[in-house]
Amino acid sequence: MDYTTILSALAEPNRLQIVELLRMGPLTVGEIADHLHIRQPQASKHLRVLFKAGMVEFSVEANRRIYNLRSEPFKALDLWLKKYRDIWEEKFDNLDRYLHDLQQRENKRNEN
Amino acid sequence: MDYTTILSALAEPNRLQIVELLRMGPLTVGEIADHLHIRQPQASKHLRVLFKAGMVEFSVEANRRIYNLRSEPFKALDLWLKKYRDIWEEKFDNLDRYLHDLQQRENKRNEN
DNA sequence: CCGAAGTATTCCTTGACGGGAATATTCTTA
DNA sequence: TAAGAATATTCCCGTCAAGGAATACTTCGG
Repeated sequence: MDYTTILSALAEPNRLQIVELLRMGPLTVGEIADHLHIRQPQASKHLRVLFKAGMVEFSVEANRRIYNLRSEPFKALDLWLKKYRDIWEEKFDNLDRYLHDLQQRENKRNEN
Repeated sequence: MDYTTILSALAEPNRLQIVELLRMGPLTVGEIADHLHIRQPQASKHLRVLFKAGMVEFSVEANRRIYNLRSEPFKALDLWLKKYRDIWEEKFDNLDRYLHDLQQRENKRNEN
């Protein structure tokens, strides 16, 4: 499961809201549809996308399905984000990076 | 700038790769196009999307534009992700959440 | 066994998005 | 000032995703 799958699953506003909702605890399809003020089929479709992205799981309770968040995608996102920590913690701030790169560029020019 | 803007900017494979590239340091449009084996106009378009999402900035160097990552969106993503730490650190694992919710549901049923 | 509740699936339509190609813009240099 | 390099923009086209509406499927209660 690659990152773009997870990211595009989350990029849709309704699906992002579904994930936010499920953060509070498991919910059925109908409950989700109600909270988001969308129709049941749309809720099912969005949940299908989230499921295929590995972001939710569900358990069958009679004729209801109780959806729940899965932890793996969040771990994965956090792992990916960690690679950028040097940048957003500004150990190297953007000016540093820019100046350093300018120097690189200058060196390369002098080689020719 | 909301989360879905950032997420959909990252959801496109080429744009995700651009971000990964810029993690190593600033690059010009042409360099980015070369690395990704895409044509210059497409690189420009993707950079435009990333720019409007606040993910990159650029400095003008003669007739070149040197693009660089911005830290804010990454901070924002990390902040958002933090809300889910209870889940992916499995302090409450999914089974716990499920059982707890089942109890809730049971209580609600008995009220009627 | 029948009807109703809860959910999934299908079909259709529309809008947004990405790539290709051509062109416009800006800056440098000779 | 003309040519060329680097980049942005526009137009066209094909594809895909999301919503609406209708329908199928499953399970429970009477």
